[in-house]
Amino acid sequence: MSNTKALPVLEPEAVVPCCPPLTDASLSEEDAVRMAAMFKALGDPVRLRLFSRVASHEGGEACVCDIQDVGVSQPTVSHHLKKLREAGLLTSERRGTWVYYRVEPSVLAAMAGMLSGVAR
Amino acid sequence: MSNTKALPVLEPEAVVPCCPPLTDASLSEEDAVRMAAMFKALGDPVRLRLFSRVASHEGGEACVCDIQDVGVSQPTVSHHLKKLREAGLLTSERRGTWVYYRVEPSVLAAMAGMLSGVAR
DNA sequence: CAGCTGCTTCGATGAATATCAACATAGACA
DNA sequence: TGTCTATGTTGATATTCATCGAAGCAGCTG
Repeated sequence: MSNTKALPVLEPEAVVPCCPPLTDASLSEEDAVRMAAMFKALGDPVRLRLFSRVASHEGGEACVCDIQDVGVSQPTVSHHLKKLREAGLLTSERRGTWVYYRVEPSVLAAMAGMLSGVAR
Repeated sequence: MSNTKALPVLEPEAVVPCCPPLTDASLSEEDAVRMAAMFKALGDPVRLRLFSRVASHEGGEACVCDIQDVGVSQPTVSHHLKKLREAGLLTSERRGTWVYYRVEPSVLAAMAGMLSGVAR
């Protein structure tokens, strides 16, 4: 397969056109695919722990070196961080030697909104 | 697997011992596995649409026959509904010919709480 | 420049998952 | 009883995914 060097980062608006509530019966397959991708990103224990560690860091920002002790190899950590990035849940930035990850609050808020609309 | 025909009382088999917020740095691997399973259940487009259809039905309850038109075969629908059941997101009950599914609000509220704590 | 460290990407592999057709089961009704 | 409808289960298959070791890249420091 010609693995393109496709840019890893989806446009934020493409990731979250902002989610209709789950109580909306007319949830299209297209929307379902996009929303499912966000939930799927948090549907792995390693990714959930990585995300939790970033979110719990002061300023919502953490260096990879501070969070990578989750019981899997370092390449695997990088792989999962990439998945979280592609899902729009995290953003990354290299500053000198280290790479810092931070949470994307708008995406999380959208997910929470979908769920709380159902749970009331 | 016919459950007792008792009233829909809260099951003590709580799938959700209730979730610490994602900003809790001390998220154990055990907790991560349990929480990830819930997100994973909604991490599939077909399941998300099925869940949405149940949630959007009046009373939060729907017959399988009303929601199974999601583009996959009937056994596949049954398979996904079982997954949602095992994740604690839906409960099912047979009444006569049809089987009815309803949402489990407490689980959804817990998930929303985890996310909103981060997205503040 | 050379070596070192932090992180990502590549290639391979075993496990999990989604899907369907076929079969099984449960209730309604004649 | 037997047949029909509505769901669930089984078995098989193709695809996706998580994981690792090795290699590559970027930035620091001597």
